[in-house]
Amino acid sequence: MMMDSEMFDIEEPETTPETGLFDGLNPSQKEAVETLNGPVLVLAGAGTGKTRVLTTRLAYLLKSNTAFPGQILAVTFTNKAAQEMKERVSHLMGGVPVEGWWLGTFHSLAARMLRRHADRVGLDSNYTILDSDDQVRLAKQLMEAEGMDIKKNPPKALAMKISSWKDKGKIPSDLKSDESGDLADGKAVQLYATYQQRLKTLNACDFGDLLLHMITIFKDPANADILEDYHRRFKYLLVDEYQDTNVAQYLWLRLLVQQSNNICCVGDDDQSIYGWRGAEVDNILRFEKDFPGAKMIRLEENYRSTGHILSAANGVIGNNGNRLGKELFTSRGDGEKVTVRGLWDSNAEARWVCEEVEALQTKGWSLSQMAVLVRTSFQMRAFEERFIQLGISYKVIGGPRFYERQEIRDALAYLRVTMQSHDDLALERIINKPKRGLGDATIQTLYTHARAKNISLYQSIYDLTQTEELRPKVKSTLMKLMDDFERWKSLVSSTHHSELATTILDESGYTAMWKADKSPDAPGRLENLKELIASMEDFEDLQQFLEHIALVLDNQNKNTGDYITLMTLHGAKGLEFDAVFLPGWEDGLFPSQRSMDESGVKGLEEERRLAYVGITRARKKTYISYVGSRYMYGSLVSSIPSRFVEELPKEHIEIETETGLYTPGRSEHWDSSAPSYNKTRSVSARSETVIIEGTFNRGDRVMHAKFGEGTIIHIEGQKLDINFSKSGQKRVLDSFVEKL
DNA sequence: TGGATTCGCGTTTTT
DNA sequence: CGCGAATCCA
Repeated sequence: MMMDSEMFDIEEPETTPETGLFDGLNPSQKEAVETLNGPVLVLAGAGTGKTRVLTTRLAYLLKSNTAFPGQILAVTFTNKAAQEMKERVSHLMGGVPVEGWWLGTFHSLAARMLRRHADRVGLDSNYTILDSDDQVRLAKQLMEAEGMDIKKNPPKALAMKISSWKDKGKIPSDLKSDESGDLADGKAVQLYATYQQRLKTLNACDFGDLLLHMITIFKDPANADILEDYHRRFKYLLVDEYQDTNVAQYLWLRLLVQQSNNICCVGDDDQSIYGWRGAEVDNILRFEKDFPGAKMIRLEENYRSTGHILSAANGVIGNNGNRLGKELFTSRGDGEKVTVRGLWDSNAEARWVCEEVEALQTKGWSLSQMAVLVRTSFQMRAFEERFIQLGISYKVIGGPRFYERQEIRDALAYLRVTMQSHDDLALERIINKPKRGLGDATIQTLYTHARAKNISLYQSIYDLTQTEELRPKVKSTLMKLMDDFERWKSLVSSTHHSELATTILDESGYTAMWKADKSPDAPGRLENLKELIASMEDFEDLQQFLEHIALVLDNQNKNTGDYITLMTLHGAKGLEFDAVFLPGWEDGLFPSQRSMDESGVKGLEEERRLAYVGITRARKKTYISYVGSRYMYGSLVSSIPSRFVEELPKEHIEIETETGLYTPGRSEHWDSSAPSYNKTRSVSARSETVIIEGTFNRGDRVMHAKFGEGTIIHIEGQKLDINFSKSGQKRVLDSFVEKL
């Protein structure tokens, strides 16, 4: 039943105290909130108040009694985003927590569904969720069982391929065997099927399966009852960051929305930066075709950045071909131009950034409102060193996540085996941690038995301890381990889960192992274990905790103190700062050579979107820099400015470089007319490497440089076939070599 | 079995 | 260069 929406019209005085739902919304935003029926795509540019629209829309649905919380399915990409949405909607609802709606990430929602219907795909409802590390190890096991050469065929490549198939919504039977390509001796498809079979034996699922299984269930006519139930349940669907969806996620949504057709997707095609992990920009570009009758609402007024910054960003992104097209505008005035600076090397770059940071500080700007956004994490080091030197407090965001730490994964492995003893990957992880004298030989014996009988490792331990096949010492160790696990299992229902975890870690000797460890990071690891146990309190039981830990756990960054943020561009999506520094704009580093090599124009366009994301993080000031040479893997590598530097509209930037360093847009390229050089040629079994080392001119400065180290150059007669893997060397060398 | 040593390679990161 | 993994050797 629809309530009269007129009564919430902005013109009408509201009767409740929290009436400001529509206050200050511009017409497009208001339209995006109020268009409730039919498919809607809200194309929301950077800083256009997307979050506001999204939460207002949800609050509006609830307040007007158009939907109950249980009838809303809201999907985000990160748990953080889900949490934020929950809080903000509650706030709009007058501080009352909103419960009962299906809010979460694609994976958490699918996992929740799959728990209820696991039997339809042959799983128990207490299945374990494997992370990417487990996936690789499983792939490795299967390849080894096939007698394949792990060195020639990296298991990681197979695991990635399987994940990518899953992201595309493909199960083994959807694939022809020739889709294996060269991968895994052409057996990739076959191995995928085996992999799935093995997962079933282990009563386990990987991340991709969560969605894939649900799609399989929904598609099967025999399960029509299930899909109908969800159709009845969900009246309104809402998806944030739609540009980041992959095919499987799209299919899942598609199936769920069939009935109501009330889907509202919010996203920005210009901020799609996760193509490398399966996101399909095409999903958002195709929206109107996929959902006939869809309405597209553009949010183009940017409330974040000043004019020059926005125009610079618009100029860069304008070079992309595949766009839905929108041009952001601001009414905040021109502000300052974007500063572009060329420097000699990465240390000079760090020094310069810090000078500017300190200059801003003297103007009264706060460190917490500044960020350095890099393309790759190795760039961070130069900045960290300089920050420490000058005593500028900083915080690195990102890095290995909490649950990916060794000690956390070990602890979880103990819990996983306790909950679900067929979890081989978990058991293998901790079977000899702490050291129990169970080495590879023993584990191989166990695995051989397990495979032959098609049973789990745990079961196979049980079998073998009933025989005399094992050495007495090994046998008694294994029996002790089995006893331990059986005892812990019996405690699951009677003991509080955090207490049980402590017991397990103590009795297994795991805690003692770290206490005895004298390495400097051991105390930190013990701390992390404590934190893990503390975080268990938030969950009802071990089962729920393990599910969330696999999907959720995040190290909460305490937002205390005044520090500058150092992170990757990817990590910065959705954030904003007064001042943003974007170092390392060199061809090959940014745009990354690998993106371009692997994905061509598509890769380049994604890199360009990353540039766009970077520039638009700033409210008042953006600084961009590039260097002439940079240390990479121990050797100094020369580079030229990123093509993105040249794409910045001249009228919105101020460019200044070290004397003699190549400046984009100025006439002189470096002059290599009179170089002196040495060529060293070394021939090995695999390749021929030529190193060209010499002195030559760049502008008015004489440079010494070395090209070709670690790269392969074939010289045949006059023709040069240069196969470069590294950075922007190629373009430099091209012009250089011409003169040789 | 496990400590020592060499080897190989090197984006982005969420679930 | 620096780190984790594979491999070597006692």
